[in-house]
Amino acid sequence: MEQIHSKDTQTIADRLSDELITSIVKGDIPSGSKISEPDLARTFKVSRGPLREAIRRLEGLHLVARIPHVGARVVSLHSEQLVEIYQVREALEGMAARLACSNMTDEEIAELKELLDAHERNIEQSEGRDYFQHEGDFDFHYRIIQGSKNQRLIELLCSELYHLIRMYRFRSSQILSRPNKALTEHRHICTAIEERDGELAEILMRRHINTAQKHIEQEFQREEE
Amino acid sequence: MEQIHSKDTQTIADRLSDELITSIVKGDIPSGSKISEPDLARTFKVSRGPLREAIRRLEGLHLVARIPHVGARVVSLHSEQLVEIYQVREALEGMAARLACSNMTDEEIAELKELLDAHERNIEQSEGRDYFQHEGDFDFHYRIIQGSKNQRLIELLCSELYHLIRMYRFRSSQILSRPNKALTEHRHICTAIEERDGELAEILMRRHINTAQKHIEQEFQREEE
DNA sequence: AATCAAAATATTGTCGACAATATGAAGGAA
DNA sequence: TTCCTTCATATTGTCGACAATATTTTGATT
Repeated sequence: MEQIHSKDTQTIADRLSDELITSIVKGDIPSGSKISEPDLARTFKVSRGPLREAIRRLEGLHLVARIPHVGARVVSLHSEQLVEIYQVREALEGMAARLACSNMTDEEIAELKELLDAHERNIEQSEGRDYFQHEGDFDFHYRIIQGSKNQRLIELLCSELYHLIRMYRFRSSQILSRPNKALTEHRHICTAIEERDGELAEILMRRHINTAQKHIEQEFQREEE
Repeated sequence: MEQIHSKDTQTIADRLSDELITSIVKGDIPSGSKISEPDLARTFKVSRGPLREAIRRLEGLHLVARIPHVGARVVSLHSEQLVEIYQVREALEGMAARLACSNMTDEEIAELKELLDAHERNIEQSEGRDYFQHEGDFDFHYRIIQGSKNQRLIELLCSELYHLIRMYRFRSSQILSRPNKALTEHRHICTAIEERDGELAEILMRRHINTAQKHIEQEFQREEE
């Protein structure tokens, strides 16, 4: 009666879909490549039954696109789609910040502030290390989303859009070109939450994400030259 | 080379999942009931392979909740979850209205106005007929979402949240208690879009949905007495 | 009678085989 | 050569059977 959350109770299909998500996000299975069922079945040493169920899940997450009788391909993110994702993200995370103002405990807010302090130290210490910046950025956003206490919102952002954004980040690694500027924006958002000013927190979060979106657009424009 | 979109090319799993969605939304398969694979396979005269793939899709749409080795149950919407959905909807449809201001063509806006005229006539004619009000409400929102031209947003609202909201509407049929008030709000939103005022359109749409949310909360409170 | 243990039953999970469809290769006509 | 048709191959879709796990029933003990 203790092993409710034990890994053993997971099915092959569930485990497989998690592994496939990781492989796709990391780029081990490259963007645009075809998902061959016989190949993957051999690689992962499973039969095609659970594999197909896993693919169905990836399809729902928009990580692969499937055409009946033809097969599934890993999606490839173009600038237009990334902009679309960021518009959705702006709306949802704005709402998350607003809700977080009502629903985060004082303790959670204190931890959020500590997190930002840690980030500041990290930036001073490891100048230009992209990895920590990315992870740090995620931590911050992740906590606010969780702080909204809206399960639907959490699921949408952390389990659905999340993968696509990470997938993009793995491809082009310098997004947050100004870590200090980002940290400042994070601090302002945190302050608004501390003051329980939902209106302001939402506006600041939306502006913060909108800035990131504009940077991405610039990045793509530069690429196309 | 003409039959790309022909129905024949659909797989059993795809067709099945559509049918199951309809059954669940309409309530033919009631909320909270267990999805028995052997039963359903008999009912729909298919084997369990495609059926399981279909269930995976429903799981992704949050229409069923699955527990490994135990089975899947149709979700049952409680007031808390409905409020969560409406908070998400407020954020997303607000963004949709904002984007629609930039991206709808003059022609599409003209059609939107015509739609509202038709609704007005319908309300005068068939006082209290809930059905038309619901469908009309959907039409209006649907067109603005489409007008955003953001595929991700469209997919999210029209193919994912959509079902859950319809599921609720089938259960309790008097949501829009004031069709005239709703129509007025629709007109204001439409005017904002006509004037290409994204800021205002978003605010009005959010307020409109927020009102609906409050009505739902009242409805549930009354139920619990 | 109530509670627990163990066997019987049913359901979910997995697999390999076959059918249906699409893709690629070979061969022939313009 | 280039294009089209036909055939061969490979992949996807579907099915029925078996294994693993959960649920129910039974019966034994207190």
